[in-house]
Amino acid sequence: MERKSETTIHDIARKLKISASTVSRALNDNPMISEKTRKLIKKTALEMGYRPNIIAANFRTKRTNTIGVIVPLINRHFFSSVISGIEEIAYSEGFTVSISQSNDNYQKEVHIAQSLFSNRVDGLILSIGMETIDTSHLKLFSEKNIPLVFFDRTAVDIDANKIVVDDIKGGYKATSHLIKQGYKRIAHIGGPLNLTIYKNRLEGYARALKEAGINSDPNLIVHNSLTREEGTKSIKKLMDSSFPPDAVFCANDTSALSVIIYLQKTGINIPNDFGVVGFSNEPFSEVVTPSISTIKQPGFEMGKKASELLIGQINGNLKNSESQTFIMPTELIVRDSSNRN
Amino acid sequence: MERKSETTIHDIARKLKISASTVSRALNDNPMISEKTRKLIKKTALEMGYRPNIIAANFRTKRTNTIGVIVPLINRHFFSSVISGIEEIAYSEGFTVSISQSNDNYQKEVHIAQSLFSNRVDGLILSIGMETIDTSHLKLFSEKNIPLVFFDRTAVDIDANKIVVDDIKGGYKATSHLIKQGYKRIAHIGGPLNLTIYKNRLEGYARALKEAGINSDPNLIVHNSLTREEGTKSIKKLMDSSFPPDAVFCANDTSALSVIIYLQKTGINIPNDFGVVGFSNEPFSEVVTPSISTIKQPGFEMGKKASELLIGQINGNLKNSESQTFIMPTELIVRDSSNRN
DNA sequence: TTGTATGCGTTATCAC
DNA sequence: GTGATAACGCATACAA
Repeated sequence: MERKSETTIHDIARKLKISASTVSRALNDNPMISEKTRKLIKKTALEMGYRPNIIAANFRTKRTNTIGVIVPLINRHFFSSVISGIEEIAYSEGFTVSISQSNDNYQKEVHIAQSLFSNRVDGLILSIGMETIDTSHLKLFSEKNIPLVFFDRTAVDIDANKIVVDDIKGGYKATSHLIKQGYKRIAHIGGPLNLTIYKNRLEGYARALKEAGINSDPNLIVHNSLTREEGTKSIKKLMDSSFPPDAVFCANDTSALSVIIYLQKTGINIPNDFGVVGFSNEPFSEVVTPSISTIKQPGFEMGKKASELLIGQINGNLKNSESQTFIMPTELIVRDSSNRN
Repeated sequence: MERKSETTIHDIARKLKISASTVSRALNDNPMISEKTRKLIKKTALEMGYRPNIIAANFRTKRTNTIGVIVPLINRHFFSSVISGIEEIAYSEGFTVSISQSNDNYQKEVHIAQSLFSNRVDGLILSIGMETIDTSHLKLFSEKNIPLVFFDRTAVDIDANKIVVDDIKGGYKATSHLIKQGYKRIAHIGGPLNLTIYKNRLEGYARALKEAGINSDPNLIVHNSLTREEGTKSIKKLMDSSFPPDAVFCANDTSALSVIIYLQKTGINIPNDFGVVGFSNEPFSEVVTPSISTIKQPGFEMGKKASELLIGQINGNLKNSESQTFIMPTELIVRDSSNRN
């Protein structure tokens, strides 16, 4: 099946018996071109069904007007919200967004990053995967001065703008809330510590305990346990221990859900006997019974901010001598899973 | 901020005192090149930090290895599942996926389609927006023999492969299930009838009733009521009527959720006194109490299928003389909201 | 097996 | 204002 060959600026030029450069200029609204010829050229282009070959233009100008985005999983509310935010700004600024998901797989993340680089994206917005420790595939971008913005899960060793939520304060708020509700022995189900967000959520947890004069007990802390399956295993292990907790702050809503489902099966009353707070405000957390108290992250706004920053850098409007970390506010949403009143 | 200029195949050629074409061939694993020189070239390329300029290659070969995807809203479970499916296949076949959302805005959809065309995507997968009636922006692709695959919301007047679910059968299954469970007066909360999917779900509902010898009562049917708010209004109105239903088939899970929350507040027991079935299998439907019986749409599989078809067409492996409409099966998932046993 | 020459469609740099 | 021409980096037909 042959593709019909496209009309080019040369075809238009030939038809109008003018030069291709004039056509090019006219189509790009170059002010050098007279009103009259520009109108004629645009009209003819339309008639001939001309579609610019952006690939050729990109090749020539070394600019693609494309932003690369890498997220661990597109099919998750927080990430798709961020993408929506990125897309909204990018679109209005004339950029195309190319989205890929790493599935939290390091090899895939590397592959995608290299592919985006080879495709000469003008900039990259990403949240790194759980397995990512070596970041040389990203240094590629910073070395070549291709703007890079991290959100949520950031790489500590790369100097770039970062959009995060205040995970420490988030963890602190969640834990303090549990303390105020009178829970005495508060556990934490967390993520992998190579990711700053999980380290910070843990730190917020620890700070809240310390401030309340409660000794932190390492037996109450589980790392790298954020899936449904791992969450279930973790809460089971915690509850089967000789001195089980009476509350848990989970670093995401998924593990909080696992906790709730497991405890309900074992007949423990939530929130009376056991308190649960999650993180992220996934849509399901509102409608589960009991509904899950959680920390809300402004995903859409984070995406917009990331996009604005990146495009600012691409267009050179931003003094990017100094990279900054933008800390977006979190909000504690108290629901049934931790509300004893 | 200057970007460092990239090393090209010419740089490698110069360094090794060979020709650029040899380098090009070696890097593309052309069997004409001897094992020895190929290894040398690849090694040198790596050392020199060579990154192929894919733009240039695409420009030359007229192939971008990129698939364009347009969805109404990325931030919705069904669509993001489809995208995941598309992405999985595309990635394994060496394609990049460029995703855009139309926000159900016709102008934006046109703009995106034109932009993807100008960017010379090798193919396009899309679900059209609610406002889309004129499809000339899509005919562009079919006219130029650029493969096009529709899913979910399809354009009737364009000859292309289409992936849809069997909404009629889905509505039929949901309603039949309620009948079998012994519910006697089954209502329907539906969507806007200008969308085929909602028309079909309603038709499936009507067929099931008819087949069971039940007269369809127009008072039991509400249209265009798929949000949380509208759903609540609708169930309230239905229950306040002189002859209220004892079950409802909702055209989405969101309205089913509204029904459940409203009825629980009014003290009606689900499923004993009232049965509810939704549609789409949104993540929350599994974890709500009572969990919502629903019709599962194989979003991920639909995406995979769309991707396979499209890539098959792109690679010319498929006889695409005949466009087909693939009707994917739906699955009734019986959960607590309708299970009296 | 390798080298030479050409062209993809556009934009940019000169001229006029 | 407009035209001629070169250049972007790569792949490929043709030569050797």
